[in-house]
Amino acid sequence: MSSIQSDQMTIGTLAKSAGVGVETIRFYQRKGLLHEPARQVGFRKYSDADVKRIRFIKRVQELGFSLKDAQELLGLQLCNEETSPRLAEACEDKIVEIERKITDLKQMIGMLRKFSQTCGNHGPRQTQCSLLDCFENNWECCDTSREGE
Amino acid sequence: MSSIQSDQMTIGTLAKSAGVGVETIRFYQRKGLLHEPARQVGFRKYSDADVKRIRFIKRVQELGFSLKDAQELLGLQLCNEETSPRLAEACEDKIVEIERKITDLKQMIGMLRKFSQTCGNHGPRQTQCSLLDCFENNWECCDTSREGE
DNA sequence: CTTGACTCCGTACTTAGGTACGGAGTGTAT
DNA sequence: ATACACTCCGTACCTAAGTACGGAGTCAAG
Repeated sequence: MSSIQSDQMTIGTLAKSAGVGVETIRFYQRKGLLHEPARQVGFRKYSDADVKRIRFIKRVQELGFSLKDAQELLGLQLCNEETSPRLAEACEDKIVEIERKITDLKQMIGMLRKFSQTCGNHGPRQTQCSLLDCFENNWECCDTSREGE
Repeated sequence: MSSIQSDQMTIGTLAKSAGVGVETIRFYQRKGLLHEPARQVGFRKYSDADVKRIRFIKRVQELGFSLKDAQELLGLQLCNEETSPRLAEACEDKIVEIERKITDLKQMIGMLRKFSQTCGNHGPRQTQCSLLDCFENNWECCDTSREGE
């Protein structure tokens, strides 16, 4: 009769397991990122699957995507020979999006490295420069060879 | 250089040049990302340097950083032998942050690729799966290995 | 000199992604 | 059996990053 399902947890337990607040879960529910779970005497009952779902959402978010994106990613399903092309397309779109992001970030690293390496590596001269200045100087920060302009 | 009249532009011209709205510029000023410029009969007067500054902010933002981050990056300056280490350190922090982001994004691409490649590539069986399911199945989506090809 | 575009300012509104509040009902340990 | 923690719900509030509004002043062309 009291077959205690270990994956019957309340919202508070879920929140703790998933590392978010109770209100966040309710919020995700309102947004449709989480389904409304079964109730037991009015209380929401969750399973381990919900923990995983929330963690997944958080992971996607960490990667710089919105909740809407997360929802999209979670929605990628129903794969068979018919739907597969559409799914692959959706994946490809996301991949392209992410690749563009990576390219940009790499460029930024290049900037920063150049800046920190050239800055200060010159004579006892006091030079005032900034990332912005360097950006405008083709990332030749505090260029010592260009003094007479 | 200081007598060039052509870089005396109004807020509307600056907005157009930098590709943002007039209100955005006022907003950046309130936030301290842009200095309050000199006035001419009450009207703000900007120079090309402001265009560059805004573009830089927008670029940094595109890379997934906040305005606060942008401000930080713009603040990296004053390089000489004394301050250089601190600056290099700040750069290194940003670089590490970006590199972590890139690693994560690459992982995400791996996930997506695996998902889109394995999904649908199996017999006429109708399989229901999702990115989340695959995530939980070590990214072996719609696992085909147990089907006997 | 009038018209229309542009600028000024403060304030209010918007979207995303939550957080907090408050007065109920409920579950459980002592 | 009574504290006390937990849950319910709707609503209000918060930060970030703008966007819009509205009445007033200013400028340049016709």
